[in-house]
Amino acid sequence: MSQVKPVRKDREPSKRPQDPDGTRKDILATASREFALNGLSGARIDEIAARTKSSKRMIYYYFGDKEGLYLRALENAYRTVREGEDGLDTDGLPAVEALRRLVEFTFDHHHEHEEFIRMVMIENIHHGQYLERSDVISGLNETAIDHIASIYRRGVEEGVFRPGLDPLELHWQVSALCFFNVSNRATFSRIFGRDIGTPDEQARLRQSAVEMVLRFVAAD
Amino acid sequence: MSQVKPVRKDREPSKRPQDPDGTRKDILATASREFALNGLSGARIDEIAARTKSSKRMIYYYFGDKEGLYLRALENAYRTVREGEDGLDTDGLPAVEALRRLVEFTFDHHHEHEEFIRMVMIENIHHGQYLERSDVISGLNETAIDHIASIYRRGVEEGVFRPGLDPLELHWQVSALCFFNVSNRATFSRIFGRDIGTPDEQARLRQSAVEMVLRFVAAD
DNA sequence: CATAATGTACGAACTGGTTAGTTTGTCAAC
DNA sequence: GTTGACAAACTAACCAGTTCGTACATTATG
Repeated sequence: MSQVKPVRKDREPSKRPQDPDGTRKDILATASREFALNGLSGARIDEIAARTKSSKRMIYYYFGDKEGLYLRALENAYRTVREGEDGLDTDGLPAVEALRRLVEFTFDHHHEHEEFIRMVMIENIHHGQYLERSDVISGLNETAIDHIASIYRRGVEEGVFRPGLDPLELHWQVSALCFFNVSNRATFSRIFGRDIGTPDEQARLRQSAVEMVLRFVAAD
Repeated sequence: MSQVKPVRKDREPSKRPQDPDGTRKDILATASREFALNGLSGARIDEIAARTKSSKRMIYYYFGDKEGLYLRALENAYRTVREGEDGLDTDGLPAVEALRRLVEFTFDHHHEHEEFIRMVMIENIHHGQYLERSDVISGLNETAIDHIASIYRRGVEEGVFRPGLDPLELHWQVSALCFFNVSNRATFSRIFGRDIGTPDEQARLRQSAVEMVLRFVAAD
């Protein structure tokens, strides 16, 4: 946690035989991949260590134990995704357009961050017990609600959205459509014998998700 | 696989010191619970055995290995849930009412079968590879589409639904809303600091899901 | 009696975690 | 500017408990 670094010329930071920051990041990145792929119990510390430029000892040196490493990987996933969400800007757009963009963006964003989706799935399998233990993630997600809430409010003022809806619920619905699309692709495609992961199908599902949300909030 | 049973008076089938059918079912039920709770890699054969009236030896006797047991548990989950879906009857209802009932039923059904939801989540973490290996499940789910397809067709004929929609996509949307509600409850509630599992919240979300689907298919 | 069903005990491989020690960087004192 | 002391970064080998699976023996059933 000591981010206080003395004067330090960082030319060639990776060439140094000792590179704590790089090692930590390398371990975290590798662990994130492995946990997302195999789950908490499925991932193997030895396997993670082997895929790292570093060693198993270093994992314990920096992260304490397996659960500590998993927690950091989870936080890492949330942070990465939330940061990416800042890329969305709907200011100045009419509410309908803004909401459309929000849904499209969420749909694409989830689609592009399968690793994150898998981490959330895994965390839900664990009843969210590690998320609860994290004081990093809590504050990270309030802005997500703020954004959709402000769009909704604007839409009501414009008279294009019906009043009385709950922004959190709205967020829930958008999330449901976009999350499920990634999380359940495997079983859904297999059971109904139709690959919904193709660009064609995805474009259609995306369009439907947008329509669904817009029709839901539309003023009569 | 030998379901061929000779003439067999089944008075007191559980009192007999040897009860193959009962043992098998007992193991399967226990394993289903454990796998749904801990995942494939998280579940422990010894733990399953201990919770069984039987022994570890019997697990291997009947199911071969851990993966074999998991596969049967997965099939068992799908079978149970699909059988439960037969409880829905929308014949004779107007299309709008029928669809409303279908969504409500799906919502409640998923809500009541968390173990099934968890098994599907777990299976998706495994990219649906075990589902693929199963020849039992494939045929099981076609009826689900038939039902919603026939309701939709009726609605179009009645002039209350707009034409051109894809029943499979419709099923996808209903599933998304109802599945996510159970699968992501833990993380969603924790992140936004509001328990969406209470009867009150659930009633609201259910109502919204219905509205969302109905508004989506409604003729203009 | 042949076969199906079950109980007991065990082992080989794996896995999370540690012990014990080495190397590298920093910086103050000489 | 060399040295020496100390902390941070890192390595290799190892350990103890776990976990899946099995060998072998025994009992029930038809």
